[in-house]
Amino acid sequence: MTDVISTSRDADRFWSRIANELAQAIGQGVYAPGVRLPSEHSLAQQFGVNRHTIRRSLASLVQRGLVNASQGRGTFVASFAVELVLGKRTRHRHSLRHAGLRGALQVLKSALVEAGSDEAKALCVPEGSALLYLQVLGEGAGQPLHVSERFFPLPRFANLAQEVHNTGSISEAFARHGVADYLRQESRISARLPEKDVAELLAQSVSRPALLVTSVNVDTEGVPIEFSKAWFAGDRVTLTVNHHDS
Amino acid sequence: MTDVISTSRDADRFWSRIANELAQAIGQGVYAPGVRLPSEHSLAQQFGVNRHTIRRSLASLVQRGLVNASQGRGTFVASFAVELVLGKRTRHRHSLRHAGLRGALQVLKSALVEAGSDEAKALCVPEGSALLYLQVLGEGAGQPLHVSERFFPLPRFANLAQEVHNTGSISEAFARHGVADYLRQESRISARLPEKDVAELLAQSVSRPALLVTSVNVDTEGVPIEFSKAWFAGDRVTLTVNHHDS
DNA sequence: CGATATTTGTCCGTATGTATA
DNA sequence: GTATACATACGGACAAATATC
Repeated sequence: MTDVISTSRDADRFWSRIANELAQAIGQGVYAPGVRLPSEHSLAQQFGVNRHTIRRSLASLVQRGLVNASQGRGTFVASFAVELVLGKRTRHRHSLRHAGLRGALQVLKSALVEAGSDEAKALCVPEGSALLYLQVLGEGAGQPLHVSERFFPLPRFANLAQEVHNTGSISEAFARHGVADYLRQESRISARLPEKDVAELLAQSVSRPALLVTSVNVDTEGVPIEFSKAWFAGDRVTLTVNHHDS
Repeated sequence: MTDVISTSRDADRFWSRIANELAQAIGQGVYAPGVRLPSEHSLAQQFGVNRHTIRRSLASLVQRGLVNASQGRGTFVASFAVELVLGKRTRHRHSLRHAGLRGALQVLKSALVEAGSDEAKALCVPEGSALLYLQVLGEGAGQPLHVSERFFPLPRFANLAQEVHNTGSISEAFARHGVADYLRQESRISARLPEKDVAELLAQSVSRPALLVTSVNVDTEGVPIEFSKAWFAGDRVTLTVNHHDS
C-alpha cells in the first residue's frame, strides 16, 4: 500500500522540519524578538527527538539569522531594518534622521598609528605617516548599525577623537576643526561575512551577511581627510546610493 | 609543571583548528579549486579525530564558501573575485572591461507582465501596465557574476528581448531602440543571503552573502526606461560607487 | 544493466567542558 | 558553590547519492 508518508512534502529531515516549525512559530510571534526559546533539552522532549537533532535545527535558525545562541544563557529570537543614504555628502546623523531615527556615534578606540599601504594610498600620504585611528560604533533605534575603522591625517586632526566623543558626530567634529564641508570621493562595497569581533559589535551572527564599505572623504579643496572601512549590519541596513546626488 | 599546552594559542577547538588548517592548505593551493578533498573518513584518520569532528570542520568550510560538499561524490574546493563599477553610467560591458574581463549577458527568461506596485512606482507608470520582463544572467571570467530581473515599459521597448539576445548587451539593445544614452538614477544596495534559485544561478552557496542592487535607469529626458533587481555573487564581486562620476 | 563499494547525510546515545544564572 | 544550558567530542548505525566494476 502506498501509504501516506507525510501530509505535506515538507517532511524532509527531522531537523529541517523542526527548524521550519520553529521558524514559523517565530514568524507568528509565538516566540517574540528577544524572547528565549525553550532549552535544547526541553525542545528535544517536546519534539520527541534527540538533543542533537534539535541542535541541528537551531544551527539552521542561527544560520538564517532568526535566533542567536549564547552559551550558558539560552537561545534568543532576533530582529529589524534601517535605510541609510550613501551619497556625495554622507552624514550619519542626516541618514538616520531621514530614516526617522535618532542615533549617535560612539568612539570605541582611539589611537595613533602609522599609515599602512592602503591608508597611505587613500589619504595621499607617505607610508608610515602618523595617523589618528578611531574605531567607531554607530547606533540607531537602539541597535548597532555599523562599526567602522577611520583614519585621519594627523597634524591636522590631532584633537578629533575628543570632539567626536563630545559631539557624537564626525561631521560636527570636522566642523570644529575648520572643515565646514566635505565630500565622499568613492565607495567600495562588498558583501562579506563578518569576523567574530565585528559580528559581536554589530550584535549579529557571523553567518549573516554584512556590507563592507570602504570610502575616502575629501575637503572642499579635494584634500583627503578621512579613510574609513565601515561594516554595516546587513540584516538591519540597506544602503541607498544617490547618483544624481543632493 | 605548567606544561606547554600548545605552541600557539590558536588551539581553540579541534574542529576549528582543523578547519583553519584545511583553509590554509586551500589558500596555499595544496588543494586547488575544483579538486576533491580527502574523504571525511580519511581526514578523520589523518587528524586522529572522530569523523564527526571532521564533519564540523567541513561544515565550517562549506559555510565560509571555501568548499562544496556533494553526497556520494565528495567535498570539493571552490573559487574567485571581480570588481564592478556602479556609477551614473553603469554599463556591464565597460565594468568588465575595466576589470580586464570579457563577458556577455544571457537572457534566461523573457515575458510580458503587468506592473506590480514596486515596478509601477519606479517606472512612473500605472499599476497593471504592460511591461517587458527579462531575467538576465551576467557572466565574467567564465563565471556567473550577477543575475537580474529587469522591467521595461512596453509600447516603447517591445523588441528589446530580441536585441539583448542578439547583442548580449543592454546598452546596445537600448541604442537600437533609439536610446543612445541613459543614466542611473538611484541604487539601493543590501547584503542578503540568496534564495536557492538565485544561489544556483550564481553558482554559489545559499549561505554566502550576495549583494542585492535595485536600480532605475532613465533616458536623457529623465523618463524611466528600466527598473532592475540584480543579485551579485558576493564572493566574486565588489561594487565600486563613483560619487563624482565619470 | 546490476551489484558493490565509497562518500556524504542523518540520527541516536554518552561524556565532558565551559559560560552563565 | 550549585544548577542550568550551550559547546565540543567521541562512538555507532543506517540512509541516500554517487562512483565503479
